[in-house]
Amino acid sequence: MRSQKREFTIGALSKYSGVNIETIRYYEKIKIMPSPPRSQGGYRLYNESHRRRLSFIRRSRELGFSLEEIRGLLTLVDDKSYTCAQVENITVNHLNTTRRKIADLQKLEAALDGMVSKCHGGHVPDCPVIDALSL
Amino acid sequence: MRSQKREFTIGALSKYSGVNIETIRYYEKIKIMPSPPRSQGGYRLYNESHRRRLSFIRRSRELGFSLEEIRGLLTLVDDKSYTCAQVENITVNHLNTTRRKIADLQKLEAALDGMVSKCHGGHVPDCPVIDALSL
DNA sequence: ATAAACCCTGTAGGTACTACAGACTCAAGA
DNA sequence: TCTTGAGTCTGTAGTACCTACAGGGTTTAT
Repeated sequence: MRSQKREFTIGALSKYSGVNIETIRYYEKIKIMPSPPRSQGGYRLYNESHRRRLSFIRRSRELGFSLEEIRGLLTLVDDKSYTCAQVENITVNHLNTTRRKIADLQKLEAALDGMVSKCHGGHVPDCPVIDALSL
Repeated sequence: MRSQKREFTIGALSKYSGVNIETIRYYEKIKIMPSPPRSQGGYRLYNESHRRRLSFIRRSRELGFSLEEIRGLLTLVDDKSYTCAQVENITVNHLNTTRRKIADLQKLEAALDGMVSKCHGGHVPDCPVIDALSL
């Protein structure tokens, strides 16, 4: 059977994927998305496989993967030679980074909370927050 | 009594404050640090009040304040007209942002953790993480 | 006097986009 | 068929917060 080739423009792809038009062009420029075929007038024409790839990228970004990490994942997928273990490796690394960020932010939260709780809210230039920041 | 004016170069200021030389010059360019006097040969000459200001900036950055937030705090301090309530306002805002970031990251952590826990670590191209990302 | 260590300016690069300007294309209605 | 409006094109510059040069001049110690 012949593959259906419904094509759509960048605006439609943007709507389907939830990725900004400018961002899609940017992804093409940095070669994380392929250059799609063009219409006679030069419009980019995308298909369902572009949509899937872009959704993959978007979802990965939402999960905080950097574009370089995503490039790594996509290379594995493109090669079709990836093993689950390779993907796990990238993901576990990212999970560890995420956990470190959480721990750091929780320290910040405690410090800020401590400073604010000392606030007397007065209207005079005398503030424990400034003192804490001034060292 | 006459004020002691021990002066030091940018390299010394960098060491005292823990802020990179290039970063100090950058802070001057964006007017968050003042242009200090210069030696005859054109070297920047700093004093103790510069050091305190830079330490304030550094500590605020460590606590995740943006340079714009810091600019706001410094303006208040420079005016000497600040009230504790104004400073508290900026800080509480920042605390709320921090808490939102923590909550977001914890969601990511849960999602990533869920994906990784499904990993069978196999050597075949069949991976629950890729599936999860592919939607 | 000379060498080493320091400093100067200005520009470009990094991350991940976003926002234009000015021109062109496409689809639909009159 | 012509026109209008929405959509798209390229290329450049801007955002935050720095970092890293190149190619010079200055200061200090020997």
